[in-house]
Amino acid sequence: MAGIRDVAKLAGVSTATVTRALRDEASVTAATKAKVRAAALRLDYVPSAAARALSRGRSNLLGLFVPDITNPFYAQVAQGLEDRAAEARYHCVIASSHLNPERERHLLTSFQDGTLAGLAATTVGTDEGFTTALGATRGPLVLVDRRPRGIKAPLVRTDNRKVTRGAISQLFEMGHTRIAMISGPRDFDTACQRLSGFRLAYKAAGTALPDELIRHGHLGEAGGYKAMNELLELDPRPTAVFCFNNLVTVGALKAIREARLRIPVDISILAFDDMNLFPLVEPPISAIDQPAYEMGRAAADLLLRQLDGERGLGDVVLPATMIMRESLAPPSTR
Amino acid sequence: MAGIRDVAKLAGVSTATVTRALRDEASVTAATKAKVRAAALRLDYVPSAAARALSRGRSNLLGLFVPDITNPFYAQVAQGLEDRAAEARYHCVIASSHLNPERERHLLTSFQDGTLAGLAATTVGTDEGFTTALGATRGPLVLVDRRPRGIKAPLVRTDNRKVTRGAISQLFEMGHTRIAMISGPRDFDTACQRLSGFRLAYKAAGTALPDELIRHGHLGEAGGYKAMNELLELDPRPTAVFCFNNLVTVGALKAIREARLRIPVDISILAFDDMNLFPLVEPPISAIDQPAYEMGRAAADLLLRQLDGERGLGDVVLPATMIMRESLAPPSTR
DNA sequence: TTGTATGCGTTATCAG
DNA sequence: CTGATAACGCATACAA
Repeated sequence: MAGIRDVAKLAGVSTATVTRALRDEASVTAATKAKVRAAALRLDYVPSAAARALSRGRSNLLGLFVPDITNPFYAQVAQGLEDRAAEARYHCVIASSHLNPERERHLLTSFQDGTLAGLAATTVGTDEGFTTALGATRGPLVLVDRRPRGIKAPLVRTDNRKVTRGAISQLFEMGHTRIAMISGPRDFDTACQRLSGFRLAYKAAGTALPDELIRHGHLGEAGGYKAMNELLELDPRPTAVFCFNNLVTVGALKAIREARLRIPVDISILAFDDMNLFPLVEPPISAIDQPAYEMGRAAADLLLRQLDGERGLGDVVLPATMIMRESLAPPSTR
Repeated sequence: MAGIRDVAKLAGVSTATVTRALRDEASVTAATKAKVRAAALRLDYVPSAAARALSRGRSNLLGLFVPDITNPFYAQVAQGLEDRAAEARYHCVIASSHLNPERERHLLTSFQDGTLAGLAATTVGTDEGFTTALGATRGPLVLVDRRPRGIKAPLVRTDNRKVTRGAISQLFEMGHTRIAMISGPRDFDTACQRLSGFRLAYKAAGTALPDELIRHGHLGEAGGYKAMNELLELDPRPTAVFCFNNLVTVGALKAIREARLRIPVDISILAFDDMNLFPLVEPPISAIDQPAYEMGRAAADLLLRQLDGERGLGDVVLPATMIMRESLAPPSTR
């Protein structure tokens, strides 16, 4: 395991010069660089990450904190973050909390040791211990998708309200008047925003929105399944349902299938977040697609710029787009 | 940013004792531990990861190398690895190469700086530069899913051949005699093993296997789409198709849909690797399910044990299981 | 443009 | 059981 001193000796220069030459600094002669590189190559020299991190005061690792890496949405965010990070020679540490606030807090505190140069996070916790842990993060912090209460950091998100409003308005135009929503936890700002867009569409249509059509606090497949079953018991049944996110949609679809209802004849379905199998489901599911990959890239970018000393960065709002497939149709008149 | 010396001073002990107390070593008095802990807590002391890594000679980071983190199979592997790693207070660095051998090699070499204490990898590269890079890995190495030629390290895999043979035999029992396979790259040992199981089933059925029924070298959605289109042009058409992996299946399904063929009436489909939307596709897709999460855990476990000094660890073979859904049926007789 | 010397914050060795 | 101190391997300020 050759060290910098070995390289220096072989190249006939000082260790300082080795560092500079290998970083390709302008202040080093081309000739010297060549010598050093040759020596480094011959000795298979690779600078120690730990030593460098200690000496420079920060690592070349970016953290990504997500509720569930198994959810394709977050996996795409991860890929985007990683790609952008790689361009700046950073690597990514990914931590997935399984939607478990306790685990999340634990993970978060375990990263206060400077392992990470910066952190991009989508979190689910809301209690104070969690907020403290998030705030105590060393180095820059960027929020992805949603902002926990009381945390001040740049956020990368989509315009939830606007896109939802537009999509739901389309449902009204199709003739639906009884549109339900399976919404997420009340303290998720994303849930609030999507709900707000939903209400706006109702308002624009001049239709009253009965409370029973909104089911709060659902997350994951299980949540979607449960909520949909509740909605199916309503009388009259909603003619269309808007699902908070991809996994909620999957659960909802399973409930509908079990109830042997047909989409879109008996009920129309609109998902938030696309999935690559949605086109293959029977019928193909319409969805509001968030640019997950780009969100990841944007988050990395924000982190990198802060690491470069930039201050006062604002939120990044990316466009979400409606993808029309066959799960949406006018309500059947019977 | 309190350091270990501050804690030592406040607690009235030496830095060595602080280290020992905080690691809860048996050689330290309960009273001393209490003093040290109190001091550390009061100063918000968190040991520096970089300093520790430098001093101890290795980090607490495990690497995971995958072709595509966006593929749910690998995301589950990642989750398993991470969960197991967390139990031993390790974190995970995940690198996804987009199936790009060059990027893969680049990533690999960038990890020779000791960032990682160990590496779990599923790779796609085959050239020499790549093999060298993988072999030059610092610290323990574990292979997941498949083993590149010439690399010697413990492998976590499923019994591809056996499970494939069993599944294909079931198709023969249903009455199929013209079963095709969309296989992966010839130099993937997984492809070889699944193909071998496939041939075995043919042999057991006493049926000759025409070359045209095997399409080699396909990967990803695009590969599956292309291969399936080729198969559909065959005359007579195969009555059943076995797809190498999850994404290949997705591509194949799209081709079938475009051709307006019905599953399983016109053609039966069997996938390798399950996906959480397969039950919702019309019809629900039968699949051979690999325990991805468990594979990730096993990989982490193998890594951790090597880090603990264990040697001579062997391969881990986990069972894959056939999940019968509705995409498989006897061939229609017309 | 290059060299010297010191610091980075722990951990581990070796006494006591 | 605890303390003093030497690594760990690189980067940087300061000199030259």
